[in-house]
Amino acid sequence: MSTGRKSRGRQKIEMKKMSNESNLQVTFSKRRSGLFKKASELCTLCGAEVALVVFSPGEKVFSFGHPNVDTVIDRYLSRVPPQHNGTMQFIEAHRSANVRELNATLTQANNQLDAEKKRGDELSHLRKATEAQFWWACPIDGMNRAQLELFKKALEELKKLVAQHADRIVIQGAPTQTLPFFVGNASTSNNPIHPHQQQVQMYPPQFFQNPMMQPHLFGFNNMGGGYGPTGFF
Amino acid sequence: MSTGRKSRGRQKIEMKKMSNESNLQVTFSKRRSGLFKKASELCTLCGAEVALVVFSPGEKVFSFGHPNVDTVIDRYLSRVPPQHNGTMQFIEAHRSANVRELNATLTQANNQLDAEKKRGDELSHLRKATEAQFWWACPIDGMNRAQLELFKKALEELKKLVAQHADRIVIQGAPTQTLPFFVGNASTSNNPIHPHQQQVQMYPPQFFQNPMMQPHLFGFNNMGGGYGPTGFF
DNA sequence: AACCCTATTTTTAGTCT
DNA sequence: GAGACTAAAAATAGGGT
Repeated sequence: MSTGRKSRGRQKIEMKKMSNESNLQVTFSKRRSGLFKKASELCTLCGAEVALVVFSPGEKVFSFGHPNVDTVIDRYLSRVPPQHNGTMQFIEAHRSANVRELNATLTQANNQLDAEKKRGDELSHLRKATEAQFWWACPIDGMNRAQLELFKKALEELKKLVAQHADRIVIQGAPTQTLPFFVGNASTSNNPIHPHQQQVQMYPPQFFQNPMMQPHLFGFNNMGGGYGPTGFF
Repeated sequence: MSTGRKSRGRQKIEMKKMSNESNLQVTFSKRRSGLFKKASELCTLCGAEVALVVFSPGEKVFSFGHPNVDTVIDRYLSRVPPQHNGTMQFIEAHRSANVRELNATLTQANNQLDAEKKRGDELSHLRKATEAQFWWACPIDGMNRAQLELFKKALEELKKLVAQHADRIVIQGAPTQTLPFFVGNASTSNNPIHPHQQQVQMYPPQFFQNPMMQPHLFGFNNMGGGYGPTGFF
């Protein structure tokens, strides 16, 4: 009993990169678990859709997704909805703002179209060709005349807008890449690229008995990879 | 005074979807904040790379990324070098993506356009002109000439396509609304018209100063937060 | 709907095994 | 390194404004 206290308990830590390597490792592991748990709880409690991808300092990958990573990512990449929230109430964003969003969407759609076309010639004598031909037809066919009218008109408008800005840029020269509101500057070291297997990790509503958060294995399995099923609570 | 306790404090809750709608909303908001904070802390403390995308039940999107969402997602998707511009990356990324996604994207665009048209007039006189302006101005200016070129071209093309089909429809009469393979995927666009509101996430000052919670700004140049240069191993 | 407040529940830093 | 334990730190449900 010489030691009254067995532990000093949790201590506050500074919010900066941990210096102690082994501590960092432990903290990463613990916090990663916590993060994934929180993510899954958000899904369960609120029915949110979540994609979470984490690369450990050691290049291992962990992911979580509901309903699954790819679905959410795809949705995200469609970027139809850039967003803002209640506080700022951009909701009443002007037409121009919305036009901008539309721009994004259309750009993507069209880029995809483009890519699909190019690819189409090469790799499709298959049904792929059929579909490729089909996809653009579909949405448009689905539009009624009024919608088409509108759509067309809108496109005209957008085009004009873009042309306008294009001219401006051509005249001005180099475009700005960085926006003012990002204070910090990210410096990502160019990590060597590791091709890795993709693995979608699903957390069931409550992941009691489920194996969780296994690192995506890269080509190499020299690491002590999988974390066993860990009872969480 | 009369009440000894001012509050019962935090109560335990069951881990299942919350039934009370308004409670859910509040909880979602709080927990989302918490989740994002945890994510950013993981980055800061351990130098991890993280991408986090959350769709609220109300279809709103929130994201966080270090160094930025796209980079991490690209890594996750086995994407390799960031040599190409965003467009190329995008094309690459979705080169093999299937038709249904394209469908959804375009359809969404169309729906948005439609919804936008309808409310455009109502909304157009609202406040925050400054911000709105700032908002939409940046993306286009942020595009480089090549991108603009592409964009313009794509618009031309689409327009042509639309015109073509418009004619066809005018001649043929009523179009079909739903296509066979369209069913599975179009959950987003098939939704009872979500005008896709957008929101910007606001965080308290201290939040911004290290981590980087970044509201989705918009497509091309939304670089994630730069937290300090974090040496990865 | 965004903040406070406060009592609890959860998470987790530090330590030992 | 992964688990267990402890106690302090953090997050948060519920309620108020």
